[in-house]
Amino acid sequence: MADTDTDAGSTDTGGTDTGSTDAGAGAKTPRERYRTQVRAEIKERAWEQIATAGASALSLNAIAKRMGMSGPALYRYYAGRDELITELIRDAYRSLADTFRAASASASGADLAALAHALRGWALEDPQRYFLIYGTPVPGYHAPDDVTAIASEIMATLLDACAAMPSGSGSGGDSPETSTATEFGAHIEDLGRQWAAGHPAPPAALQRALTFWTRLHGVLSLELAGHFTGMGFDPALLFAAELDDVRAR
Amino acid sequence: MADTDTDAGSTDTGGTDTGSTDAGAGAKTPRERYRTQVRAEIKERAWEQIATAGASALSLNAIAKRMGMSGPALYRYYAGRDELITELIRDAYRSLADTFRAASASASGADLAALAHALRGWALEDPQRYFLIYGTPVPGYHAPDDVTAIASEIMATLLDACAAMPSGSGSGGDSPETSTATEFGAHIEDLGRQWAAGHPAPPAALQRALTFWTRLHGVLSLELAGHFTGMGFDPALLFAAELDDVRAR
DNA sequence: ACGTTTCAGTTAGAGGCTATCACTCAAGTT
DNA sequence: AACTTGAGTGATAGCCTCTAACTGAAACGT
Repeated sequence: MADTDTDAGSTDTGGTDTGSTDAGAGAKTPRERYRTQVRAEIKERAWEQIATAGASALSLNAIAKRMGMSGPALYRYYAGRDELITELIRDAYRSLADTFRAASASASGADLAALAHALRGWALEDPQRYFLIYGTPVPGYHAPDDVTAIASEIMATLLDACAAMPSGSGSGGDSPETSTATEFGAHIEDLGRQWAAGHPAPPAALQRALTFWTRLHGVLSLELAGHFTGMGFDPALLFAAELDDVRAR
Repeated sequence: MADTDTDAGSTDTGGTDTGSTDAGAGAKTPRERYRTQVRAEIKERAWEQIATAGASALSLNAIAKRMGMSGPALYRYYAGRDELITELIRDAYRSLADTFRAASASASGADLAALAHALRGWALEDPQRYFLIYGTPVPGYHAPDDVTAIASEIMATLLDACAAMPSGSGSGGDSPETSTATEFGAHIEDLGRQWAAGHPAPPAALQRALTFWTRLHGVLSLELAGHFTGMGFDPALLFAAELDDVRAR
C-alpha cells in the first residue's frame, strides 16, 4: 500500500480504474510484488555504497550495473537520485525511531541509559547512516513532512523517558540548578505552553531531553568523524560520562 | 618537449614563499604573484559556491567559467578537485585557529566564554565552512599532517584557557564530581602522562576542554543543521546554558 | 637584441554521472 | 486471441573530472 506509484511522468493512466478487484490488504499482484522487491534491492545496494563511500558518492548508475541492469532502468523505481536518498533518510529515521522505541520498552520504566546505549550502538553500527540524519545538511534540501514526523516521534520517545524520571534525581542532594534557575530554563518554561503541544512533558523534562540530545550527539558525531583519533582516550567513557552528567542533572 | 606533465602540484606549490629565485623575503617574480593571485580567486569562488550549495556541489568547471576561463585551465593551479577541497579545509582550520587565538588573546587572561563566543560567531558566519571541518567525513579521506597540526593548535588554545582557569571555580561550593571522581576522569588521568605531550595541562583541564568541545559542538552542529527549527526555542540560550555548565564544572 | 625556456590557457576527447525519450517485448488482463 | 501495462533497452543531451596535445606570450640567459 501506500506505494502511490511514483512514475508519474508519462502515460499517466492514472485513472484508475474503477474497481478492479483485489484492493485487499495483503494480497498484491505479482507485478507489485516484483516492484517492491526490486525497490528493496536497490535500497540495499544503495546502503552498501553509502557505507563504503558516503552518501555523496551514491550513484544510480553503479547500483544498476551491480544489479545487472542498465542505467535508466532504475528510473522506473525511483524518480531520481534525490528521491532515493530521501527514502534512505526516511528509512534511517524509521530505524532509529524503532531502535529507540524498543530500547524504551525493554528497559523497565524509562531509562535514559538504555536510550543512550541504543543510540550509540545504532550509530556505531553504520556511521554513514547516522550522518545521513545528523551530518552536513544540503543547503537546498528540506525533508518531507513524514520524515520530520518520524523525527518528532524519536523526540517524543526521549521526552517520555525524561518525563517519567524523578525530577531532581541525581546526586542525592541538590544540584545548584535544578529546573528554572538558569536563563535557558526560564526560556523553556516560557514557551512550554505553546510548544510541546501534544506532549504532556514538563519543561524540566524538555530541557533534559535537549541536553541529552545535544551532548550525546556532540560526543558521538566527533567520535564517528574521527576527531578523537590520535588522542588516545576511549570515546565510550566520555560518552558514558556525559550520559551520567545528563542523568544526574 | 615534455612540457607538461609533472604537473603542477607535485609537492609544494601552495607555498607562498619559497622563492625559487634567490630574492629574499617578500619579492616574488611577477609570475608567482599572478599565480598566487589566481589561486586566491579560485578559492574565493569556491567558498561562494560552497556557501550556497555545499561542498559536495563544488564544481571546478563552474568556477572556471565564472572566472572567464575554460575548464581545464584550473588544473594549472590545483591538481584536482580533492586538492582544492583540502586547501579549503586547511584554510577553514586556519581561520578557526586564528579566530580562537585572537579571542583568547583579547580576553583578559583566558576566558572560556570568549572562546565560546568566538566559536559560535565563526560558525554562524559561514555554516558550510563549519561543516567542512566538523561535518560528515568522507570515508576514504584523511587529512594531511599540516591540517591536523592546525587542529591541535586549536586544541592547544582551548587547553591553555582551561589550564589557566581556577580549577574548581564554578558554583561556590563543590560540584559533586570535581576532578577524578568520575570513571572518565580517572581514565583521562591515566593517560595524562603519555598524551598531551607538549601540553602542560593537568588532566582536569583536558577533561574540561573535551566537554567544552563536545557540548558546544553538539548544540552548534544541530542548530546549524536546522534540527531545532520548528521547536521554537532560541539556540543561543541553549548554547549559553551549556557554556555556563562547562565553566561551572 | 635574440634565442630559449617556461607556463597560462586553449580545444579535443575519454569516461562517468543524472536524466529523458522512444522503443521493444514479455507478462498480465479482458 | 487481442489488448494493455510496464520493465528494460539503447540513444541522446548535458553536466562533471581529468588528460593530452598544442598555441602563444611572458620571462630569462647570453
